[in-house]
Amino acid sequence: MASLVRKLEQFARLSPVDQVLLNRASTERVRHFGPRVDIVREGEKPKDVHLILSGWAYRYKQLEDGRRQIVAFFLPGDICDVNVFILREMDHSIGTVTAVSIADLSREFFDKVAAGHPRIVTAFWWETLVNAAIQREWTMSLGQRTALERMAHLLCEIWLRLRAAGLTQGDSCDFPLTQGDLADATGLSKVHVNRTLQELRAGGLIVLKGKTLVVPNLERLMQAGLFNPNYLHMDHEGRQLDAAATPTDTAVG
Amino acid sequence: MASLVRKLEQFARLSPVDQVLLNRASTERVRHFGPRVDIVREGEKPKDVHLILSGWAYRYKQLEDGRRQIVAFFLPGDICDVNVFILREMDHSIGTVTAVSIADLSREFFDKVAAGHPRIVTAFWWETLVNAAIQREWTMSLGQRTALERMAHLLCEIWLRLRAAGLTQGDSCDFPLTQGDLADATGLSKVHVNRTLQELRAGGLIVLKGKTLVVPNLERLMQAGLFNPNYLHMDHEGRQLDAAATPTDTAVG
DNA sequence: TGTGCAAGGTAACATACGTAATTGAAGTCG
DNA sequence: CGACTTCAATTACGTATGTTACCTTGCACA
Repeated sequence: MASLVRKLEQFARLSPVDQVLLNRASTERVRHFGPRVDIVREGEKPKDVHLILSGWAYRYKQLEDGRRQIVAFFLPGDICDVNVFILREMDHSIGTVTAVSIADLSREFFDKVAAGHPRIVTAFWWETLVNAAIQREWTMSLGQRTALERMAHLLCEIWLRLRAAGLTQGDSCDFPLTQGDLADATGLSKVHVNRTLQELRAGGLIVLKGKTLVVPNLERLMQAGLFNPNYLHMDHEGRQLDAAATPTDTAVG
Repeated sequence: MASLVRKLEQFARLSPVDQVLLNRASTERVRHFGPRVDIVREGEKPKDVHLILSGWAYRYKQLEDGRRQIVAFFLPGDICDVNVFILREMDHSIGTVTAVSIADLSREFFDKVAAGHPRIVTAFWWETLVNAAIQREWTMSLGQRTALERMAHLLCEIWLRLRAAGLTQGDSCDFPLTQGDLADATGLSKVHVNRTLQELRAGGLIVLKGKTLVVPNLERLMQAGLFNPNYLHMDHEGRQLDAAATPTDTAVG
């Protein structure tokens, strides 16, 4: 609940009025989807902006011959594309991993924000800039990192984003992605994803079983992925990157 | 001259007042750089937003061991990052290819735009969304396209962007990138870039010599790169993609 | 008008990763 | 409770691309 406010507050101090507006927008016009369905399809006219309330989804592009690339993951609190409706048609699709609830944010909502809520405007720019930075980092990964580095890097990113959203429990978290999903996201084959995960397991860097991921030592996983968290720009308004990792979190034994 | 107005007008109708403001902003505070130097370095505090007035530049990221990925090219009229100054530090660097002139756009300029120039605000969002789409397409290329497809795709993208900026002459254009640059942008080795270019030449898809690129048949190059121009979102406000390619253009014999 | 250095080009060889195929385990549904 | 289906795991083998090394071309500048 109130995941949008929670997220944007990481960056900007919002007034009570701002918060009311955001909470209202994220509870009106809610829709629910099952796992493994498309929410948006390439070629469609964008109408609303989608806010993920719960569940995992991804953005993907597909070539005519079927090759498919996941270009981003959406976690609870994420906004799919601020202001997309100014474009004529979608250049990609959005599909769910798990069951997903979304709130549709209308053009009128954004107009209202633009007219009278500068703090929210800034927060939306922050969200947009961070998403752009994430996309650049994926370009970096696919272009320069080895399979092992790439996988470790992706897991670090997801881990930190989940943690910031309050969705980790101690050193573990829900992890609904299949090896096929990871393959489409990293540009590797499924077989090589499997090999790579085995290698990470053998190195004690992850425990991944069923739909649960455990990261016993984030520091080591980050080293393996040549992971520098600067691009997530979580260090704002005096907050530290580790602010979300309170020592009160403990692993469920 | 007036490259910013020219570019933004592709998307939004700007009022005379808007145009004056933009033209003033892009002629005050101009700086000049030589070829192959850094304009911005990772880790720095972002201060101004940079508008490329002339010359080519790129955005790149580098790993500690020296591996380097170009994640975007900047051509005249491009804005490096609208509103970056809300972030605490740069997560990437920007370097020049050729000699480059830039205009620095201040925070105050953006505040003024936000307060009273909604058309410009929309145009900036468009610029931002298109850049995000380009970055996604690069992710797609690096993850799914073969070396040949990747190279052809990149050349198509640059070609269309140059054409939209009025920087093509008939079927040829200036092309100052080295094979090393192309390697860093496509995630290939220099040797393989060379092989790939040879293959494109052999197929009659490009003529690339000295610092000039000729594309005798854009349609074929697009097919080779599995290039779908939708992601550039050039088809706006009734304009067609081909609007910039007037039949008055003829190759310099 | 030569001299030096960056860029382009080529060849021989190495390897990280892809492909195809099979099997078993784990959920899910009638 | 059995029949499907999906996902994970593993093997054997193939290849697109990387690496190293060296030579050539072009051009900036003394």
